[in-house]
Amino acid sequence: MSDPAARDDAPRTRNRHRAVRADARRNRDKIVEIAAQIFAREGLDVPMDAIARRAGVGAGTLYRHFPTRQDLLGQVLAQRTTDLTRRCREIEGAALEPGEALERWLDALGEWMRSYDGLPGPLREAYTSSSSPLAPTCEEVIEMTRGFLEPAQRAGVARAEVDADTLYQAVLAMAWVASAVEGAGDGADDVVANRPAEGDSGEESRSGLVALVRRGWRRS
Amino acid sequence: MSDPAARDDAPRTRNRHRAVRADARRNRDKIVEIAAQIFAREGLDVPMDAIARRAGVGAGTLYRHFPTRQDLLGQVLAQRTTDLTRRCREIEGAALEPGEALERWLDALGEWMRSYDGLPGPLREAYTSSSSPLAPTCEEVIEMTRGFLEPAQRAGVARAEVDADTLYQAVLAMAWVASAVEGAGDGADDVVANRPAEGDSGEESRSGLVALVRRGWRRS
Amino acid sequence: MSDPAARDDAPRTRNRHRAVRADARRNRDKIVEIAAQIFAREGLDVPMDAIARRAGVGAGTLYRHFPTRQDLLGQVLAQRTTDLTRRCREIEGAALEPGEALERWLDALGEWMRSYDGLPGPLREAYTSSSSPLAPTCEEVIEMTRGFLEPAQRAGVARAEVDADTLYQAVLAMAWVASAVEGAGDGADDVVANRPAEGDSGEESRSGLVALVRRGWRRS
Amino acid sequence: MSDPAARDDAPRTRNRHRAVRADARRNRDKIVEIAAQIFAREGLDVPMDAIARRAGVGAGTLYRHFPTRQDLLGQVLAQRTTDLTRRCREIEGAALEPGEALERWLDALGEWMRSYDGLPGPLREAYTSSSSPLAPTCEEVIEMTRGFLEPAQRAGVARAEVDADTLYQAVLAMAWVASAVEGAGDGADDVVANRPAEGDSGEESRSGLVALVRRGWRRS
DNA sequence: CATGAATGAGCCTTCATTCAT
DNA sequence: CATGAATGAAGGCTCATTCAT
Repeated sequence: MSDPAARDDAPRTRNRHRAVRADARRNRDKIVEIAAQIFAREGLDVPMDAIARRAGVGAGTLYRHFPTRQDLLGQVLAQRTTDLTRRCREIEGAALEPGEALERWLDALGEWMRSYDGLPGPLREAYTSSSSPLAPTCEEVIEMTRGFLEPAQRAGVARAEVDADTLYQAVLAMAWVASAVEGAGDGADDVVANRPAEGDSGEESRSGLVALVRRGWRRS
Repeated sequence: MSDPAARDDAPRTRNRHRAVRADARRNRDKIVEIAAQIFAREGLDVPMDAIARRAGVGAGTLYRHFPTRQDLLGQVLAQRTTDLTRRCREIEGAALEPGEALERWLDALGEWMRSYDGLPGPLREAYTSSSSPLAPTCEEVIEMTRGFLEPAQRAGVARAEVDADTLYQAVLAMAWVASAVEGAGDGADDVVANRPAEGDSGEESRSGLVALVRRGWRRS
Repeated sequence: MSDPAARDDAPRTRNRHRAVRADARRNRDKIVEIAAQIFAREGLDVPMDAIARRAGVGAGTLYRHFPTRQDLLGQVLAQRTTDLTRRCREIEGAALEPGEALERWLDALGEWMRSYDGLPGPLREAYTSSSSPLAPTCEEVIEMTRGFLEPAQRAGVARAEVDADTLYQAVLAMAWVASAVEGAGDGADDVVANRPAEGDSGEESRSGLVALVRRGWRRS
Repeated sequence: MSDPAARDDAPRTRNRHRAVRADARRNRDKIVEIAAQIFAREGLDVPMDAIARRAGVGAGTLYRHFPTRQDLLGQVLAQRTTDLTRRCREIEGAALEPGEALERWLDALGEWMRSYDGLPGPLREAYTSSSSPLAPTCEEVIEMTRGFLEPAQRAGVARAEVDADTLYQAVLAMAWVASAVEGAGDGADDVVANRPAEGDSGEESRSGLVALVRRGWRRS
């Protein structure tokens, strides 16, 4: 949500010339708000018309603000990402051991990627086209990931040859499988869930993604 | 009201299951062949009509043989899977060290999953449906995977807590990312490619998936 | 940043419910007009596409205005029903004897039901659905029928135990047979036509439906 | 059923040259039998393929025996009509008063017309095209109707101006409405059911179809 | 004769996007 | 700027009927 404080400065600008902009602004906000709801409830695969209709605007208005579906998703996702950013700060502020912090972050990241049904797809596309409206958000998120990965690597608890991009993609991949297998298979869940694997004895043993990047989990 | 005596007078009926008619066979084969080509060249997202047309048959014929798109894909994939099976035999016959064999198998598996653009999706769905026309093939492939995983585990070179299903899903996930990122050629490819990560020094060091299941790859 | 006060500054927004756009109106009218023509000439069993094409609009436009075939028919019929309503007023205004009025009304009703080839079918379905787009029209028509039946009953010239619904269904049924037998021109037509049966001698003798509801038609 | 006696002459002709015919015969019988079942269970609106398949024959065989859907229906109906014929004999044999007999016959007739969902339609068509495969059956049935109507007319309990054709069509029409309204409206049921109408006082009072043809039901 | 494969026109419907109002 | 109507290309699927085998 951008700039909530600005909402109340209106009384001064009561005149006509401002009105148009305010309208546009309200429309835009409404669209994003409704789209977020719809995406969350029904997944990303929704006709644009439906979004426009349910937001109470014309299709033209929707397209004016968001020329492509990606643009809209980009905006919705950017907002959703504030939650992730907050979570990032939380983990950072918790003064955890780097390995533990990374682990928690990866959990949060996977969850974020499954915010909307069908999100991994666009995310994957955004990764390769830096001109995608989703790209800034993705980069931001990758950056945050780096902020957890590198300390862990410096602390020797994460494999050195893994970089943030790779890790991001791995999480994305796991989010993709998990979003369909959830409940059906538990193995995949285990892969992404970062829970200690059954049969693991040592504290350092980790299954799934963390194992991918974390050192020292070998068995004997 | 019927004539029961006449029922058994059919000594002429040699073959109960009349051989499939030659033209039907030809059409079916043609469809599968063309579909394989199209899938390979343009991905799975092709109108059924287009497949029929390019196979030189009517839409009805296509639907007669393959009532759903999945059925067609199932057949095409089953055919494509013979290559994978052959590869399986090859690796088995090569008298390799179990870890090495597993590694090669995972390579082959990942490649198979990327046979057609968009294949990971249906594969993911097939994993949970069991009634999917793709399911038999998937199970077969998982079984082969088990055949490589378990020896590796017994030899102590693969993590014990990973099972074949999980591993299959992990490869699938990686195939999914990789199929989009491929061109961009970077870490994600490395994740699925099982190539030694850059910067890896030790012989036992492995990046990506193999690292996920293989023991003893820790750095120092 | 938004301007809540601006909300009410819309003295320019005269009409809250913006009048229907002229072109939309034109298209809609055109569709209904053409559909009426086609229905009249070729019956109700016409591809929706054909209607759209001949109305000079895209299929989408047709579906926008009339999501289902029933919706379209409902509109066409509603229009056609104004004729029937007019006829209703006429009969009412003619200061006829109740029995005579009822008779004329039943004639008009039967004719209306045969406006389009295949109309009795949808009418029959609409009778039981109530959510059908045709239902309002049907109810209206039944109501009009009641308006003629009850006076006739009070006047003792119509059987007391027949109600408007039953009568409506009987006329519908007769319209259904008649619409196929018409050409063959024989008794069935007579059944619905309410003409005096051949061989009838007495003034009170009536054949067909009127006989069903009218008292006093016994022979001698 | 054509030529049931010929059925048992098979044992003598055990040789090949008869075998073919026996086959054909069995197929034909099987088709009719299965079609009757399907029609009864799912109505007349069933793909021809489905009938062939469920009868265990090829589509070609079906078409050989019954070039059109009407031909098949004609055969099925002819068989079903034996029940009706039996009922006819029963009523005739019951030594009833002519009016009572007519009434019972009309009940049986209406029931027969609703043997299969969607039957009234073809029946209506058959009425006008004497070349229809259904025509013989229809004529037969009309003839039977005449056999009840005329005595009733002679006995003065049925209106003289109604003829068998008209009556048949009226029953057909009522069967058509009733088959959809059944349960929903009771009025229509009443029309076809021939039950004494509520509020009727005299013994001779009859509602519905019988009222259409029966004399003496006038109120006062 | 039986088979059942092939045909292919036809139908319905959805939606991203443009553009007149 | 907003509106929402119009477009029209797709795509999926069915089935009566013919005909090669």
